[in-house]
Amino acid sequence: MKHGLSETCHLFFSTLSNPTRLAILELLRDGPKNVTEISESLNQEQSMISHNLKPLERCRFIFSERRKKKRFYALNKETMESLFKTFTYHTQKYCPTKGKCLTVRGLQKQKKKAASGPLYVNRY
Amino acid sequence: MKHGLSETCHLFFSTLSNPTRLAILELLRDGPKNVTEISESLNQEQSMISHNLKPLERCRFIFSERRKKKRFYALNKETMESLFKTFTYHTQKYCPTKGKCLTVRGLQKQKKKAASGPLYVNRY
DNA sequence: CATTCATATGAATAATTATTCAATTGATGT
DNA sequence: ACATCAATTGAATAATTATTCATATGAATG
Repeated sequence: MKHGLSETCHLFFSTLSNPTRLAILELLRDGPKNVTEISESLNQEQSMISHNLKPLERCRFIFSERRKKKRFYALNKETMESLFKTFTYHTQKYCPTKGKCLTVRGLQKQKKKAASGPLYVNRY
Repeated sequence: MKHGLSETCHLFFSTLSNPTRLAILELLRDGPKNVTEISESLNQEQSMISHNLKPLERCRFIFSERRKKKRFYALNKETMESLFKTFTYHTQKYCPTKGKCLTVRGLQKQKKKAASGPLYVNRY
């Protein structure tokens, strides 16, 4: 399926939907690191890190710069902190059970408890 | 690989990294719709829509409510608009070429053009 | 309570995406 | 130009995720 907006949007989010890449992003919050450092910190093959850095840079979630033999990668803080902020807020509100999202069944129970307010008013 | 934060984070973003689900979310910006309406609007099988609605609801990107025989789905506007805002801002800044992200090669050219400022200062 | 409309589910298959391993490229210092 | 360190690439395989189709459930109404 091809949907106008969805295409770029899909690239954006699919780049974020991978544990390795998320771990890299999380790690880079501490500051720029080169490939070997990332690879060692995350205990992953260096080539795998390289493979995953590429889409991150392509989407500009990270920036890179060569310093002598090493290439350092740095977080795009503005975008990433904004995303993490939204994520954290959302999670705390809707996934209160230790970061695990509720099951749909769980949702429905909770919905009943919450009594019936007006329709489609997202109760934040 | 299992990384603390990354786990929930991965569920969050992977739920968003699918063209069908993004199309659903986009559609629901116009207001609540039932499954058949969504299915018809997007020209997709009803069962596929159902399958995709589930993870969206599980992550609480949408809410649902039964109305007689129909079940209506509504966007979690707070979270989604916040994400779309970040996405749009980021895209306009970094993916100026009609929504297509730049290639890494493209990035490097642009980097050279931009002259060499101080390291790791994300130039917004 | 049988029928119809609306949605959900499960399981098989198809499609996409990740990971690994081997080889290559690139930069630097001698 | 060679040796070394650092990172990237490509292609094969593995793993994950999406889609389809057939069937089941669920709610409302005559």
